[in-house]
Amino acid sequence: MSFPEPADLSDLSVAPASAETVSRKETPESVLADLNSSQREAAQTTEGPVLVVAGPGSGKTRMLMHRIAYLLATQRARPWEILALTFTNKAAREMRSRIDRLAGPAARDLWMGTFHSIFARVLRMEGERIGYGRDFSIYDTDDSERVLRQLMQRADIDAKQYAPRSIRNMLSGAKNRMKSPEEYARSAFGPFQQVAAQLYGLYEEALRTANAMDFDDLLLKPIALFNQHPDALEKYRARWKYLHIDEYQDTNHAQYKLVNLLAGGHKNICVVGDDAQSIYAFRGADIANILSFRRDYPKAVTVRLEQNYRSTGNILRLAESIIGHNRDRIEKNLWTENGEGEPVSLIEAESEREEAQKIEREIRSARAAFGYGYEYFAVFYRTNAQSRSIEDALRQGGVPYRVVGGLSFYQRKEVKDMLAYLRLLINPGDLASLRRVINYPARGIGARTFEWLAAFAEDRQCTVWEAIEQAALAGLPPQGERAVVAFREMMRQHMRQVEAGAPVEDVARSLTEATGLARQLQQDGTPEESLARWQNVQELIGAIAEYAADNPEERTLSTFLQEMALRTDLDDMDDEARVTLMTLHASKGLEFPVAFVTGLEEGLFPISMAMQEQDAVEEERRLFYVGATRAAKQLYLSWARSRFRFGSSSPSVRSRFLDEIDGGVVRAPGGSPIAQRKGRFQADPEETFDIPKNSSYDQMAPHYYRRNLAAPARKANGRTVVYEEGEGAIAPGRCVDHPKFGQGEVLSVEGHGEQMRAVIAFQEAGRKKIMLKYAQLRLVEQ
DNA sequence: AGCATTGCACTTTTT
DNA sequence: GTGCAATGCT
Repeated sequence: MSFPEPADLSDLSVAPASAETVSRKETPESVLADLNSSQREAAQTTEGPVLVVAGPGSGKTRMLMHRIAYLLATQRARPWEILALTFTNKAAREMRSRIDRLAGPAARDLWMGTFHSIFARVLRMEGERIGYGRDFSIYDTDDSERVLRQLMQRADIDAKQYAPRSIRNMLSGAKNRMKSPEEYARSAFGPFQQVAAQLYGLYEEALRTANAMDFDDLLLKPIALFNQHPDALEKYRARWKYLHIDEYQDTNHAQYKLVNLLAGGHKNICVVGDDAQSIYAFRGADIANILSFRRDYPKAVTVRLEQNYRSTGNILRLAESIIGHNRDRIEKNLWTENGEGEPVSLIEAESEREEAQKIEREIRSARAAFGYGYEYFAVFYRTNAQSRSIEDALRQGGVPYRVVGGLSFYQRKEVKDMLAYLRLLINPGDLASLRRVINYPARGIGARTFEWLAAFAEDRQCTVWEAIEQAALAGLPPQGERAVVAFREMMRQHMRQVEAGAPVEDVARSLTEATGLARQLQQDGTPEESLARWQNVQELIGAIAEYAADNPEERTLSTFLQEMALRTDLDDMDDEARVTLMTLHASKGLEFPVAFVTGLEEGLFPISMAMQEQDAVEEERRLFYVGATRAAKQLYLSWARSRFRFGSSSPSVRSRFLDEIDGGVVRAPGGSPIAQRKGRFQADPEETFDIPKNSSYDQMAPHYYRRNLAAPARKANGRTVVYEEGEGAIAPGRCVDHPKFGQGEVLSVEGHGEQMRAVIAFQEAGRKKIMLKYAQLRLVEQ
């Protein structure tokens, strides 16, 4: 993706619209010609706030493109006066291709992209005003976790007890809510939050010294910039006279703030969204942003896009029956002129393997029957781990596929290593990257040597790289010093090359040799693995070369690295004839003729963590809604009676969602109507379940409890499977049998539900602390 | 310091 | 099953 940067924004904002801005072929009328009346209204209301409430498949992205085109064609706006914020890079690219045709070369000044990439770009230009170097590193989740892990080690916090991943999520939440470390510390409740509070300040400090920003910073720092420097805000307000925000229901608080700051003056803001498709609350998205838009902008014009162009009547009816179970929503009347189409199919399977095989067979037969290409099919799942069984079945059936997400290209170890080296070249203060590569491949700078350098840096209040530059003063043992000096010289040499303006791909290629990465990769793992890794590194270098060719301006490397950090492999989706596999979250905004929504089982979809809270279940339901509405012609739902999870297979219960949906449009295999049990999971437990009063069930996590009740305790060799029997069954004094450790006596029990652990003294294996969720304990009858 | 081996915790979704 | 972190050996 290329982001040419006009040298001086203030000049551009007063530049007159020039003749070549708008292509002669497009007139305001021709732009509006292929829109329906609602879409046209939204596109033509160019002044003042506009709220577009759009159902799935209503052509909202199309409407947005036309709106921008209309602004240009009527000469109301010049390209640089328009800002379009999208949810994915892919959406931005699709819009851009249309605008490019319309505005020609001038379209390069029209800023269009995700919040993160747009504001990374703003920070590149303005970050120095708030103390960030232009070549700042962008830390992804993985980098942030590493930083936290380091901090925890130094602060003597047990990373096992307080998972860095959860801490990171908590801090991210705090940052999104714009809570300072001090404020957070004041309101921290319970040990987990206190640990997070303790780390918050240190984490922020670590990132700042490293001249690094995490994903949240990319939104927060611009807010800080605008608050501290009103002239900067004025400059951007004056420049962007028309704001467009897609998927507004998924904006978080920081994004909301940014939008309001920028729209504050002219209020020419058009937001588009569907509250029913809000699925990112877990990362701070606040559905209230869209629900209260009219309160924020009382003069807002509301337009509803309710006609669905994508799906058949049956699919739409199913979708409405899903979302109808949610309380909090804006009522919409979706309709379509498309025919009823085929009924929705339900696939029931014994195991996840069989589920996958049935999907594979459906794909092959639909392909043969209707002449669909493989690219017509998509398989959605709730968790990335589910892709494996589907992949296996497709591979066996010879069906080509692609997996979107999961471990993407830029997250592979060898790619991240290479990126870390490159980041260091332009941002030597980047401690996380330095740590990552200083001794990989091994070059004799071990933990002790690193500690030495870190202590020296601490002492001198400088970065570790600066300590390395003065290695001779640090008093290192000669061996360590030699290694550090060699590393320093190697890096310096490449830094000089970058500064001298050498082609970045050449620098990168030279780095693979000089660092020993090439050699290391060639000897690691099996020949195939090592070849694949080496090819990934080559592919990265190829990407750099390509980027450099497209973007001949200065600072190519730093811009490339920043953009890479924000890239997802959804952006790289091609149109090759392959079946697409992805999570339901990743499917948002996409469309396929045939879609499979798989794993409709309690605890998986809805996911167990969500089952405890009504709000979370509603979000799961919206996720189901999003998945179902991706399908244009044919929708399949599937579930398996048993599923292999956490290293063992366990029985599963079909999802409540299957009981909620409109059974009239769904057909089981063979064409029979599906069996449903309405109200199976409703709140009043006495009706549906037989629960002993005052039992330990009262305190159980709902997921656990439902699973237990729905799948009655299994008997295995005449003995009860403890986890499934429930919390009360395992108590101090009881004897249990563990598949690996053999028999033992329970000494103590702690935690509840999923978190429940027990200390057990095994006869042979000794004393162990075991998580009941994973251990398949059985009670020994005495 | 660097390697191999074992053990252990762990799977929600992501810009 | 997987991936990483601690452990122990060279």
